[in-house]
This record gives sequence, C-alpha cells and structure tokens, in this order.
Amino acid sequence: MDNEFCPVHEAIQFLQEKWVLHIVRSLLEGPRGFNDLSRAVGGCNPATLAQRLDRLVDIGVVDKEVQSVMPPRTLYRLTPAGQSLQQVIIAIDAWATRYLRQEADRGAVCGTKDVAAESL
Amino acid sequence: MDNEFCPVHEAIQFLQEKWVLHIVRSLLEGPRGFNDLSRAVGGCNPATLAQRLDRLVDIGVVDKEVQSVMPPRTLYRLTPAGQSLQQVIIAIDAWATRYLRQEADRGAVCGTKDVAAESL
DNA sequence: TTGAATCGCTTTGAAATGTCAAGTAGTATA
DNA sequence: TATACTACTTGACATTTCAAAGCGATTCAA
Repeated sequence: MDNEFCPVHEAIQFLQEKWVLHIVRSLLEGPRGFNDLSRAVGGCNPATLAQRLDRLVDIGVVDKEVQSVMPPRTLYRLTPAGQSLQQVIIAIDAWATRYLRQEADRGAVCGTKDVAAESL
Repeated sequence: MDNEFCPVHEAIQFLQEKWVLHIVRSLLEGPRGFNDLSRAVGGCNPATLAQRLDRLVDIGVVDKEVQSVMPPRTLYRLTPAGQSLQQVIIAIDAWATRYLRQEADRGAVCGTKDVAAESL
C-alpha cells in the first residue's frame, strides 16, 4: 500500500458521486436557487441535492449565499475552483460528441436513458 | 422537457457510475485481467466490478477478450473510444493537481499511479 | 504429494446510499 | 381564498454496493 496522496484519485472519487457533474454543469450556466437548480439538473430529489450541495460547498467548489431566510431565497454559484471544472465538462463534451452522437438516431433522449455506443 | 439528444448528459450519466473512471484510468496503463484490474482499481468488490465491466463492454468503451475458459484467463482492454477518455482523465488531473493538492495534509490516500500527467 | 495460491468470476445477506411523497413556514400570485 | 412558489427536512422504501465465501481447475512450491 502506498500512502502517497493522489489528487486524481481524490478528484475521481468525488466527481463520480451521483449528480455532482450534472450540478456543476448546471451551475456553469450561472448561479441558481435550489429549486431552479433542481429543475435544471433534472431528476435529482431534494434530499440528495441538498446533501450534494453541502458537500460541494465543503470541498470549495460551490458557494452558498443565503439572501433571505423568509421568504427563502438562496443562491448557489461556482467558486473559481468550481468554474475551472468547466475544462472537465468540455473534455466530456468532446468525447461524448464524438462517440455518442450516433445514438441520436436510435431514439435516445436526453435525461435518463441507456447509453449503448458502438466502438469504431 | 427537451426530447433532444444530449451527448454530454448521457456521458455524465455513465461516467458518474461508481468505479467507472477508476476502471478507465487503470486500463489506460494497459490491458489487464479481472483480478489484476480489481487490485489496480482498489476497493471495488468483484460483483460490482463485473457488472461495471459488462456495462463498459456494452457501451463500447472496453473490449473483453477471453483467452481461455479453464484455466480462466481474460483480458480487458480499452477500445479506441475508451482510450480517448484519456482526455477526460487528463482534464481531471489538471484540475485536481491545481485545486486538490492542499488536501494532502488531511491524510488522503491513493492506490494507483498517475497516468495522465505524463501526457500533459 | 500435499497444500497454497491464482484465475475469473458468482452467490449471499447485510449495510450504505439514493429516491419518493409529504410536509414545513411564509410570501406572492390568481 | 386558493394555489404555487421558496428551500429544504423527514421517514419510509428501493436500489446499489459491500465483504466474505466459494467454485472448478491449474500451477507452483515444499
């Protein structure tokens, strides 16, 4: 066993948590409130979303700004560290566009469906 | 609702499955057998690993080559689509190295070697 | 020759994680 | 007045992941 710290491993560990990449992607479009974000992400239930956001704030990727408690009004926005995750999204985008595009014809829909791409 | 096909969303959906990025990263170092891969990934139990690999094969990211059934000998290797995921790993690597390094003090541990850094 | 280790998994039952529906208090809109 | 919106929380339920054991067969070390 090596006790060496590995940033990539850490990063993968946290990026692979369910909804994290979707949340970041939504926030790249701009700051949002909780429900707005929930809708943008699509399909993540509030309990999970709240927990994920807490974690993202902890890690320093998202900033939470409570504008007023009652009526409730909160804004979640990416920190610089969060914004720089855009490079990761871009890489995923490039990969996806190249290797997943053919799926469009088979009737796949943005949201929940199964991915089954053929390799070259 | 958009019925438009969204490759990025699809890609995120599958990349966020637990262990997927770790598996891809391990396979970037070269083809491996099941147990070897399991060790390289570190911490993924065989049931999950088997299921994940099936899915990766389905999607066309990994190629499974059964060399002999008994004694068992199997090789998992990345397809071209899989190899091109290296760009994603590289992006994560870049981000992690920049924003996660300070975490070292908190005692994080890494199991595998750094692949992507060399290609930078 | 016996015993241990390795291979690629599968099976088990329990634990962790994620999801769902409903509900909270207060404001704004219809 | 009635409904919808805000940001969440709660508790019950469903799904996913877990560690451990085991499988038949072969290879290797004692």
